[in-house]
Amino acid sequence: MHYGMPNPRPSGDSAFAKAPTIKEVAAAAGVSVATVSRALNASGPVHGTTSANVLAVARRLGFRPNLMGRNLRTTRTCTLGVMLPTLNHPVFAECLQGIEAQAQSQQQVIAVSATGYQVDAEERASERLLQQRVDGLILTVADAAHSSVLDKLDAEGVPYVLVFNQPGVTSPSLAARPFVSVDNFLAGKKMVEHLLSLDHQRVHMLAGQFQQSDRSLQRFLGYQAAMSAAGLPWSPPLELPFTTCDTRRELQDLLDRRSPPTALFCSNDQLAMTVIRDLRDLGLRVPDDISLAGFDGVHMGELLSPVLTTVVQPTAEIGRAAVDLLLQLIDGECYLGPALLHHTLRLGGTASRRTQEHQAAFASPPGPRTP
Amino acid sequence: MHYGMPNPRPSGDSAFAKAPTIKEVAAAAGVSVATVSRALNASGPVHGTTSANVLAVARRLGFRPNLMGRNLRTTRTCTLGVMLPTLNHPVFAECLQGIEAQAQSQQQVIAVSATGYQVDAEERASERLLQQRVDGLILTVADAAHSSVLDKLDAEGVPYVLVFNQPGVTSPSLAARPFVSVDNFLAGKKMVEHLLSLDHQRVHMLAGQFQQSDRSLQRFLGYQAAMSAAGLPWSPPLELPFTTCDTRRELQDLLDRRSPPTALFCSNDQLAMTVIRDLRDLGLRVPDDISLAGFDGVHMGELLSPVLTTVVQPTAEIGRAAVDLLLQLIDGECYLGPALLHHTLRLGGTASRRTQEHQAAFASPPGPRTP
DNA sequence: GTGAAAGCGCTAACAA
DNA sequence: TTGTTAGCGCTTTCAC
Repeated sequence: MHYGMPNPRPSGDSAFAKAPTIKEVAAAAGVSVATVSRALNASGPVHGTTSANVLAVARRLGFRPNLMGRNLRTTRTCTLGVMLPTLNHPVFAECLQGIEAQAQSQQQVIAVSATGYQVDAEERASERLLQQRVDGLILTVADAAHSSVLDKLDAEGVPYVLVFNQPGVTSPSLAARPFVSVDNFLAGKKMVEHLLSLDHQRVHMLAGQFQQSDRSLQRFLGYQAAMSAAGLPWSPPLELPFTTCDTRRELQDLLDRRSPPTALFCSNDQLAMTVIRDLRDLGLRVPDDISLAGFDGVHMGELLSPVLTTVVQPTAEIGRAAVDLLLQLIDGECYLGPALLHHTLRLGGTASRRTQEHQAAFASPPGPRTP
Repeated sequence: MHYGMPNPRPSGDSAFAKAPTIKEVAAAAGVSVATVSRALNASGPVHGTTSANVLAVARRLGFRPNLMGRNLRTTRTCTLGVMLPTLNHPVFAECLQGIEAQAQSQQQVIAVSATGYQVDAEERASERLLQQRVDGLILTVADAAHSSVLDKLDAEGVPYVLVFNQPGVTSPSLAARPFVSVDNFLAGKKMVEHLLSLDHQRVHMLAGQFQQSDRSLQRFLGYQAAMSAAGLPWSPPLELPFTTCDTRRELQDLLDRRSPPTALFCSNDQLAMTVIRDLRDLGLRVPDDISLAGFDGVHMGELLSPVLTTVVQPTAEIGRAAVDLLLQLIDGECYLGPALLHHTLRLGGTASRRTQEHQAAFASPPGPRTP
């Protein structure tokens, strides 16, 4: 179908002639609007020559269907609402890229909103998107098990798919909420097992605040499980606000303990990269003095030297899968359970085997430089 | 105004009662739809008690205005189209964040599309957004001086604002196209002047392909100007495809020349970070063996060690300013010229004073390791 | 195969 | 201050 691609200069009128409507196409083609509609959408029987003529006229006039009219009539907008905490973060940005690509390929438009993990922002944004009558929503919330926005969507029967959230595990009793993510518990466990396989025994976890991230909690539970399975004691996580950009004080406290960790597991790559820099400021080298692993698999981690050891999520794929699942839900297909996509471990250079030298570093820890 | 925030469970009906319309609110409140509309939008005279009653009823029913109806009637959607090459790239992601924030604060919704610098994707996306009847467009194109999409928007009188593009300079004859960016020429010039002030004389530029980036060209012209002003010879840029993720071969070629550069100016930070890694692979340290500067000011650059020397653009601010400018254009205010926002130099550690040692590195350049 | 007409939900004249 | 009414542009019965 080629209608809707107007000529550079519509029809010989001066200035900006207002966009022609289906009515004008009908008049110009000498048929009724119904026939034009059928021809343009191939939505009903229409004679070959009539159709060709209509299409030609529409093209000549630079006709561009007004979706407001169509949407009002069909009560479908072919628009998907997307609500993410931030668009700036590499993980969400890449996911959004995946969402957009898949949406585009399915002729959907996306309306995007950033919520900053603020419940009131989620409330406002969802309300606006629902007023726009989006067909469904793709979103990440702080805690998918306790979300007023999700409660509202459930109550109103609005189709939605969560990305990254992993609600089911914390509250299996709740009606299942559709989500697409990796198995954060398992991935966290695998990563810690990897650290343990490198002879580390004192592994600590640094995490975003669990209140703001149910998946962060899952990763911690994975850490806990791996430690317990190995017969090692686990420590409570160091929870850091989402906005943290300087971890030196917390790290210093951690390293000043009687048995400081030999390896750190950070619940996301952003945090991991910040920690690497701050460790460097404190005079510690990664991995020589301390090993470190992240979670996410952001591209930037591969530009570091050494390359960041991390769990790689198929971030863009999560976005694409969410679109597919959402479109199914919109089409009334019933929900068959969440999509857990495959993760992989990237065995970079920031986590290495514990050595004597390594131990020595802690026998006489260097004093802080600029605490 | 508080209407439109429905109670968790609309009105006692079973399952998912379809959303109430203004008509039903009118009936329930015992007034006409006109009065409801006026009360809800404060768009006309309405008695205090009547208004209060209407609002209460709307609230109780969980009324949520259907914007398709309103938009169709008003021919305004309060939606801004956003077309960027990619949503994944830190610069565009941060800009999008700024756009979204400002749009939200101005009660606008954004419809987002990624175009990957592909003209046909730009064509498709713009067409879809125009069918959606967005009120205007914010976009980045490859070359703003030669863009069929911009030609179309101009011809149809659709308001738009370019971000990052800097079209005027290359073709002052064309009707001015509204844009928001930094002064790429000046910023490039300043950065090269900084490198020259560190005693560098052989400075080379690495750039994204100019065909894909008019601003990259501006930065190169700034480089040229700085070199010329200092009485130094400039070299043609090393143009690399946008997708480049390995620059080792090109770098090796560059370093094998008779007088290899002592400093590199990369036209963006992504490229700069890739180059730093590849130089490292080739056995060269930054800045000890060679100095380097980037352009953009992405956050990640501050996590590097040493910190990336670069031009910092106010990326999010560019997005916000673009929204403000676009809304003015939509409101019919006339275009008063582009917004050139302030940039700053971040004097990180990747560009340092040229030393004897530095020179020595090139007296006997190390062979390639994995070319 | 085609047309006439109703109506999606809303706003804005115009009347009262 | 309030109500009546005519569309905004489109799809979709239902006749023919």
